Amino acid sequence: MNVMNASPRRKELTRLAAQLFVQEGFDRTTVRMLAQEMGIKSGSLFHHFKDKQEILAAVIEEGTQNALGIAKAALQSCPDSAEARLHAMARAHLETLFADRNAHVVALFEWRRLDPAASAHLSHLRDAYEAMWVEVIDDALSAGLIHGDRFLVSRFILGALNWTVRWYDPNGPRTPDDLADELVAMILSR
Amino acid sequence: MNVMNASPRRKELTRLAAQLFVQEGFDRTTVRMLAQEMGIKSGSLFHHFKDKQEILAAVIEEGTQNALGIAKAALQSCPDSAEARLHAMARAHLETLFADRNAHVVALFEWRRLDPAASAHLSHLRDAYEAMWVEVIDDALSAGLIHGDRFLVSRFILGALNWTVRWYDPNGPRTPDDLADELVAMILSR
DNA sequence: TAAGTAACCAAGCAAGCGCTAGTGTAAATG
DNA sequence: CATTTACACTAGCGCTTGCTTGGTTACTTA
Repeated sequence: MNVMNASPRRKELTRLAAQLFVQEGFDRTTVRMLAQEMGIKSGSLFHHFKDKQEILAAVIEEGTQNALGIAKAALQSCPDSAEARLHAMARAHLETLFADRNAHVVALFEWRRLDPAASAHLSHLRDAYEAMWVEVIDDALSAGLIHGDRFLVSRFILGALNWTVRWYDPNGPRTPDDLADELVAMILSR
Repeated sequence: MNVMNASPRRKELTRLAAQLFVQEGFDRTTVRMLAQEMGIKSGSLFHHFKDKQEILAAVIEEGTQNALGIAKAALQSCPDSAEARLHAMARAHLETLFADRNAHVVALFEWRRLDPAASAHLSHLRDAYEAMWVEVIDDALSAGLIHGDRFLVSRFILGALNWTVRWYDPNGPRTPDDLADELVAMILSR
């Protein structure tokens, strides 16, 4: 049953599940579809995951852990100014959003399908990530880079960033970094 | 079967359906749940709607029509300056978003559940609405109120606005108009 | 008063769902 | 060499799903 393991096999299955969840939505994705995509029979699936819920939780956990890691790394290796940190966070957010697009789309739009236990566990991860944002935005406000209510400003920024998964085309002319720079430029008080 | 009618009864049923679709998600909402909420038996449901798909289409059409109406009215009864029009559109967007919150949440997050025929029909309505936004934003850019790429700017603004349905609490201290004003203030080049 | 129509219901079908039970097998481990 | 572990299989149970059928009731209109 492999409670909480992270074997390479399970990681690969999680990646495939994320793709299907995005294509079809969690509810419409059947265990038979998942199994077929993985090249096994539906019964075998339950050797790797306790139930369908656990697959969803694994997908979301994977994405959120990556987001945390990338954001931390970005803040550590960037100049120590409020403006540089704001830029770094925006870039990191879009970087992970499109590097692990499937997992993040699932996390953003299928979160409510999590059962209460899994939701509680994953909420802590999510809160840790958002706390990093709040800190960076507070610094930007104190430095006079941006103005407004700290709560509203952070919601607007995260909204604009998260919504990009609905329209951004990675094969288009723009890179995620272009988007980040443009957004930051838009909100800076000049 | 009532193809394309809009009897008061059907309107009320559509409103109830929107509520359930938001609470449970379209896929998890069964025709039996819908019927119970409406105070009828599941078989009776199919007297009013051809199938479950048609209920979803009715919900989304209702919301989008309202958005169009409110935006048009707002632009007509507002001073003829680029800044006033930008304000008016942002306010109108949030006004309809929370006046018909259920319908709009369904439109935003369950759109992909529409079958191709319904999706094609409703896309026209949606395009008409977005065209109004593009015009207002172009004017704001020309007037030098905001700067940046017209495509990106409009995506960011709509993203920030649409994302409000994920966190805004109508019982809190802020009105939708407060949000609109704060967002516009944030992006204006001063 | 007869006809028409909108609204509803009880019953149930065919298909599909998540998941379980039990078994086989090859590789790793003592 | 014996045992455990990891992974896969087949078969199907018990239940829910969207939707249909065949009919009744209540109201409106001619």
